[in-house]
Amino acid sequence: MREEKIVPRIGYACLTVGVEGTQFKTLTLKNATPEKITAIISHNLDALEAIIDYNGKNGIRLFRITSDLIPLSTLPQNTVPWATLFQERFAAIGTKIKKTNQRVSMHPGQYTVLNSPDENVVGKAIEDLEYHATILELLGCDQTSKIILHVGGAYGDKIQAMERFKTNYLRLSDKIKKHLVIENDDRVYTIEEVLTLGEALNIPVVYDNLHDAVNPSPNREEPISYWVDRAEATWKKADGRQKTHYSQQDPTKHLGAHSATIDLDVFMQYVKNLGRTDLDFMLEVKDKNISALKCHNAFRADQKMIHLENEWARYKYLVLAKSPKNYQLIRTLLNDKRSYPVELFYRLVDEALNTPSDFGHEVNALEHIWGYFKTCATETERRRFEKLLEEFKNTGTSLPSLKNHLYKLATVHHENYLLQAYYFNEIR
DNA sequence: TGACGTCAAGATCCG
DNA sequence: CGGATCTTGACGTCA
Repeated sequence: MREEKIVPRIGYACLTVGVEGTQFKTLTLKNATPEKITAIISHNLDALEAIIDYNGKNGIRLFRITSDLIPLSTLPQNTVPWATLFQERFAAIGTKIKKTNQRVSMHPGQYTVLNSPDENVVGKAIEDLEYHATILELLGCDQTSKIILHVGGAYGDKIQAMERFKTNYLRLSDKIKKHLVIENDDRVYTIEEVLTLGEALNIPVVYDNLHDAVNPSPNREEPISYWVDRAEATWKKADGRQKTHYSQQDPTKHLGAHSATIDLDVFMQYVKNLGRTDLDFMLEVKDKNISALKCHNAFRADQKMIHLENEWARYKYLVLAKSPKNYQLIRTLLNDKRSYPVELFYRLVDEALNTPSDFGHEVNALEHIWGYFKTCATETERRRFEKLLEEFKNTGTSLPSLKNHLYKLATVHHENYLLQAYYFNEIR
């Protein structure tokens, strides 16, 4: 029997880009009523289920669930007994997660601080961790589903602050401890310090590459693989495979800011340098599932042209609107159905997307898409398209209105091929 | 007191 | 009304 190729799982955090029905809703305190809270939870569970469905369909096996699933989750103003009220919805979604073999996690933000000297802050942090653990329990997740936490503040005395983390960790319920893992952050706790804590407390450690680049331990010479391997040793069998965070610096933003998309060449070189593929990568990137699919396709076990063709279906009009040259190059590239030119494919796609907008190319793409409706559109639909197109040609504005119009046409006329296009991401 | 990070809600203005 | 463009919220730490 042939041995199964070990491939990394690659996931994304909280939200999708360009997937219908996956938008979460929030609520401000001053508008909070039990009715509104209940309605939003119900809506958000539908959105979560839509994301889980999307992941299942697209081979994504790693996903972080948003902490905003329940609005105002730990505030006294939220009096809705949501855990019992939505028990069955959670269980149903949990069943889907298990059936599609997804590993889900959660990640309280920088404001959940377990090592604060302020007991009030610690109390709220524990409550927040209980909330996160409750979500995972309701979904029926096992110990391989993790809650990723930062160590917290330094308060002028890091050694003492780390001791306080240990003391407060021991106060946590088993329900939390079962899922809790710790991660290096980009301002205070380096990977070396987090490993010290993790090794002392027997807590798995998540290595975050960008945090490490921004906040490295002083005078170190070890390669990244050293820290990743040392973190690997903190993962027990029951915790599942080692999980890491991966992101790239946005060159236009401040140090530590996540990039718009993942540069696949850079990511592949990173993995190559690690010398391992038996680990999970949670991507932290603006374009979310789009980059996750890109990286997943690069490492997936079944490297078949069909996966690139599916991607091409989503990207093609966006590419056409930017670079007809790359559009043609990609079409040719995908001709050989036995090949799998994944790196070149995404290089050409991303190169096109990074090309400055060209008016003529935008019009070309618009007319190309209009071709779907030429024969089936009503007279009103045709007039509106022509009016907006004229306006765009004359003034350069109303491109979003045009896209909106075309997207609505695609909905009305059931052009499912168009509905999935990344071309419509900004207006969906 | 504002920056930090995050994303949707809410406000406001335009045509 | 659709659409564009701010501003606010909810959290804790640190300069």
